[in-house]
Amino acid sequence: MQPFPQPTRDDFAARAHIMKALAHGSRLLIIDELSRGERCVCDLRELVGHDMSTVSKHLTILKNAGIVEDDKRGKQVYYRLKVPCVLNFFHCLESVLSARS
Amino acid sequence: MQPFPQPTRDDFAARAHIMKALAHGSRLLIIDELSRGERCVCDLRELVGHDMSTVSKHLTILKNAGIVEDDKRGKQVYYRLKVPCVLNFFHCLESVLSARS
DNA sequence: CTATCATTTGGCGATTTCGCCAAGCAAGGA
DNA sequence: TCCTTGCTTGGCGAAATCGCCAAATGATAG
Repeated sequence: MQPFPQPTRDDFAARAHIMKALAHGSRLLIIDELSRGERCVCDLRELVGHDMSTVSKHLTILKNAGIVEDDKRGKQVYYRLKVPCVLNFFHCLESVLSARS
Repeated sequence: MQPFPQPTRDDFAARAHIMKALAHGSRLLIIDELSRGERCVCDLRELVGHDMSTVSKHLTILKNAGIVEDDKRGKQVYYRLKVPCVLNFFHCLESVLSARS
């Protein structure tokens, strides 16, 4: 018996859904910022430099993918990384970039 | 002095470009297959089940991102993984999926 | 040289993504 | 209660993505 059975087409689609959530510069910037601690939407808005509604939609995409979670305290909503292993992707991305001779 | 300076907006865009290449079910399927060795386009066409031109374009996207490389031998073009660390992403993706309560 | 096989490229409609604006909504503060 | 603040949602046009078909390319065979 094999430890990992071959994933189905749906498995790959589910994985792709998560990768899609990570496939945007602003969202990678947000994740990088969240790696240093939780932030409210207003913090991230200032960081990203886009309309608050745009940033909110980016955060919704990350939340639906299961990458971040949120927490409303008072008037502000705080976001934080739920699955920090996505940070490991960054190292590999650098390898890809540097391997591009 | 810090070992890793804060990446610029362009750095995040460059990373996102690579992530975009990975953000598709068929391309993840292809990468999974290539993890077991090089394959010609016709092999991958059969695996993916789409038009050969579609598969070829997926491979072009992966190649432009620097994830795979190709090698024409005779009439066939063989593709293989150039940066195997992308395979590590799969484990993390499973974590994300299982953390989605 | 001509024909054929494997692959790539061009281009098309259909779908999705992106960022903005405006409107809606919940939590405090006056 | 009424207003403001912080955020989300709806919707729009612009742009990118996807998969197909048809045509072009490149290498080999005859």
